[in-house]
Amino acid sequence: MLNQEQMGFRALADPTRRDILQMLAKRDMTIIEVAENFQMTCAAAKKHLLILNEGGLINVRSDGRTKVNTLDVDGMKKVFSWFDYFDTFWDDRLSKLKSEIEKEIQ
Amino acid sequence: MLNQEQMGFRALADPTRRDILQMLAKRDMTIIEVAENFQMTCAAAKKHLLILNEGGLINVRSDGRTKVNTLDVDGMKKVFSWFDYFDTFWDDRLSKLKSEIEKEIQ
DNA sequence: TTTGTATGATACTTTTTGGTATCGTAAATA
DNA sequence: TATTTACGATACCAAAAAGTATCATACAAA
Repeated sequence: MLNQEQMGFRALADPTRRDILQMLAKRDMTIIEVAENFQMTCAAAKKHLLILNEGGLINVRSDGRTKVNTLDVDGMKKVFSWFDYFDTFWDDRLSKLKSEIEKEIQ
Repeated sequence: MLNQEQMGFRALADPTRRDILQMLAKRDMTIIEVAENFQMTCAAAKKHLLILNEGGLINVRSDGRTKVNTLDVDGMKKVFSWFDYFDTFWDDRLSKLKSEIEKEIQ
């Protein structure tokens, strides 16, 4: 299988999956809830959730007999951090301050 | 045609195109240089550059009889900013400081 | 057993990717 | 001026990947 970064970007390429991530940012959801919210079959929702899971962007946790899909913050952060490479282009001042703040926090 | 955000994410879904962007962050390149660097035909490179352009991630400028591909910083920033939605998950303190800094700069 | 929840297995279509081949154009040069 | 060359754009084709839809299966709980 391909590496995690690639799978993450691949997962983000689909607008439905990006929307699912934004909903999961608000609240955890079962596959049924995802399917209803996006008016698709359970099987279709399953595929999207599987791709998001393979990309490390969500996690699945068992809650009784149901399974709950949650945002994987670390996974999201990893994809997000690819953009760090371009930091110097965006705003040197902000970038430097950000680095300082990050150092301070760690 | 699809919206710019979607085209941007679509462009980022391919690892070769992400590598091209990182090279363009270092220096502007002609299509020939891109093709050589990634050991592909000119036609294949052209396709990647076209998709990057449609995603608003690069610009093309004429320099004499050659065409130079350059990073579109604003376009990159727009895709990047999709992740702002999740800011609160990453680090509340950093997020707040970042917002303050951004306000200060504007 | 029936129902709600979740997963697996296909089958089919569309999109993406990269190749070859060809064509156009502007600049250099014989 | 006529020809050659460098740079790049386009058309067409094949293979691979991804998306979509449907049907079958598993399994716990009421």
